[in-house]
Amino acid sequence: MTEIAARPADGLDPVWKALADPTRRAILDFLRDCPRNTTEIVESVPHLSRFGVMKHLDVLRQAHLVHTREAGRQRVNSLNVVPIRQIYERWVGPFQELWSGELLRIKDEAEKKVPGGKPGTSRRRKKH
Amino acid sequence: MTEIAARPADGLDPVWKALADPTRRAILDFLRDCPRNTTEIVESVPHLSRFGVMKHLDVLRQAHLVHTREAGRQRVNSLNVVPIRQIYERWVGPFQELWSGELLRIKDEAEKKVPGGKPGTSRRRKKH
DNA sequence: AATTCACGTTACTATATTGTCACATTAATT
DNA sequence: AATTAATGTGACAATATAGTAACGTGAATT
Repeated sequence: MTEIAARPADGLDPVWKALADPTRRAILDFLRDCPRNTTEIVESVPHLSRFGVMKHLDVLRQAHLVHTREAGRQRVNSLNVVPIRQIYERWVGPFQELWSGELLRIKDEAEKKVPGGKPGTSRRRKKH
Repeated sequence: MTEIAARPADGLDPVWKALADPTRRAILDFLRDCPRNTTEIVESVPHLSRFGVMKHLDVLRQAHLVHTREAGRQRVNSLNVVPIRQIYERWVGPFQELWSGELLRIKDEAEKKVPGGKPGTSRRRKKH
């Protein structure tokens, strides 16, 4: 059997974790417009306490999705698209070929070829 | 101030949550190859107990990332790419224009225009 | 020097997630 | 009918996550 194993060797796990929360995605959407200082971000999420937003910001920073630069007594937070790009290239991309072009048609056909059961009858498999 | 608000109105929140775990992403990768019955999936994750894998499978099913069809005494689990496609279209896509083509150049320039500070000096803003 | 404002943190609580063991169910096989 | 194999579940424990209130820090301003 092909083993999956525990491979967070990807390096992108903190990014996925960061993107899992809707508030954090909203913050990234917010920063997509232009860089913002911390207070602006905090006030843009009025349903959460200051510290709540700060912790979300920390998660985003640790995933390198947000870069923070000091500017006097303020901090300017800006979006970093690189991790999003990596997720797209390493993960979404390979799946994309399943819904674009010919491959999707082929796969649909292959799945219909396994009607009632007997797994291993007419499906391609890893050698093993 | 532009308010972000709590908007899981997206409908894709379970999908993001499901994708946040590396084991679940590995299972999806595994299913990208071809459909598998439950035991095959369980055995492909040898570092987890049966029930552990089952629960991951449940999460994937609830996010509609995996579809399960009965086949006698077995269940055939197959990948559904639609939610991944939606995430790409609704979220990754809009960010993609930040790293592809001209828009990236423009944004880089805009960020360099704010050298030492004074946020709000030369940056485009929401009206407020 | 005192005040103000932007920013961050310590301490704590509640809930969700991730995982295990042992058991139940149901279809195919002998 | 009894057995085996594939699948699913009830009860529980450990850890991670998400949140609040109140307090500390340090640069700008008066």
